[in-house]
Amino acid sequence: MNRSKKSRERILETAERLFALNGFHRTTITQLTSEAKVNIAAVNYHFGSKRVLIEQIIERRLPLISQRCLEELRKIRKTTIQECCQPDIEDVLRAFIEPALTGNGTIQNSAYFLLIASRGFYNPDDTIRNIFARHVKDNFQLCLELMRDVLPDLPERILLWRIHFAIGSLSHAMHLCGFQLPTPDISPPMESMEFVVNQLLSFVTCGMKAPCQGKNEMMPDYGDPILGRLNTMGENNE
Amino acid sequence: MNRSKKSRERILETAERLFALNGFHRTTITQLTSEAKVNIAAVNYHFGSKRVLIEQIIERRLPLISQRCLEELRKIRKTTIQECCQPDIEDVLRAFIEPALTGNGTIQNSAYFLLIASRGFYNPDDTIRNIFARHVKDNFQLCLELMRDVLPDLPERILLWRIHFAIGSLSHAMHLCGFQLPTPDISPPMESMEFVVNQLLSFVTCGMKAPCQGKNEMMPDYGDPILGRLNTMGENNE
DNA sequence: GTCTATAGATTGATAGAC
DNA sequence: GTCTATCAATCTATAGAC
Repeated sequence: MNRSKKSRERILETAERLFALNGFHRTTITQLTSEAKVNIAAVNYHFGSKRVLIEQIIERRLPLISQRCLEELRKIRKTTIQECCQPDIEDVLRAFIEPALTGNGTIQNSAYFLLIASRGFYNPDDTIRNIFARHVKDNFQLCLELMRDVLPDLPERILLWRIHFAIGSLSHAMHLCGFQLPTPDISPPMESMEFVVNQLLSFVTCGMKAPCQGKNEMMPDYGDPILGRLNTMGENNE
Repeated sequence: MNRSKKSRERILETAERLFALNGFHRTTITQLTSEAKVNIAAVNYHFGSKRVLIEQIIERRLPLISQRCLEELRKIRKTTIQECCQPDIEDVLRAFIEPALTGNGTIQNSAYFLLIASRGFYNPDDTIRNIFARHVKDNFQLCLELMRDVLPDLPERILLWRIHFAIGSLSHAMHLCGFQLPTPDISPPMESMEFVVNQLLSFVTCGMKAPCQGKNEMMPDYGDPILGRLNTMGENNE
């Protein structure tokens, strides 16, 4: 009983590390069980399949982050409603960003998970991408709602894109802060997480407050979108 | 001779699409040659191996973008030297960002390649990540150099991180503008590329100009980095 | 250059003894 | 729960006829 708990736990720890460093596909059950020092059949015994293990690796960390984020955002909303004031942009962004980088306050984020999560939205596998989307959805909506209050004159679609630009900066920062995959010549210097959070907040707060060109001549209409969207595609099965 | 050119070309086109939609690993030679309507042995005949094909797919597009970017940045540097003035931040960022989204002026970017390139820095495979790093390196350095001129008071490490935040926004925008992998509930509305470029530029320009907290009490020293860096790791071979 | 057929390696998963 | 042994599927790559 104790042994088995340990075995399952060793699989999770090793899988998180290998998935972060080598990706889901390049990590094999053989390599994983070998490094975790468990039997090669243990993954299927404890999790049923490799795919379920992948989902578990994401599901055991992501809720900690997204829930903390949601709490912070709700706190802000509550305060602004009670005191009948507008939220501060940086506070909203901090609530959205800080848990993703540092953890939920008590449990610190695994540096390996930062790597995994930074790739969350870019995974070509629909199933995996949707896990991240599902957990981020409510935070995104609430963040959007609060931002609307602060920036009432900003057209909705511009606001949406700006939040996505911020998410892009955040993802990139998570990748750089994760147990690093060095990228020659362009990797920034290592910094404390506090430094990164503060600098990222300065950056995206100013970006979010950028003057909207729409008010004068440039904005009115950019014409129809030129890019198509693909709504259905490929298989999701491994 | 004509036939063979066509065959090779069909492989490249199909590979770009499948690699973008399903990723490098989930795309098999069998699926690729089948959809490209070439013989299953054609990939190895024309390219030698799947890995070489992957590299070719990146190498045939990326130089177009990075070279255009470098030209634009050099134009700006030349002008500022000749006229003894400072470059405009937005101009520098536009030179860095616009080719990545829209192409090199004559050849428009493939929407599929936008997807592939948006994942460039986040690929766990060192070899692939380094191809992107190699092509971006000079642009990055020149962009950094020009930025230093405009923002001489900004500490180097902050400048470096800000450029990375901008790269993060750009990568995310490229992903969203690529032939889209929809992410439920949070995908922004489709927009023209002109719209996205302008909005992204507003965002990152303001982010780059953010006031530096360092001048007063917050900046002095954040202490030692808390995160380790992994300099060597895993196998690169497929 | 194209094609068929197949080699050779690796993978995820499982049956069944302990 | 753990382990060995093995299966069945899949993949890349190639040899050799045309």
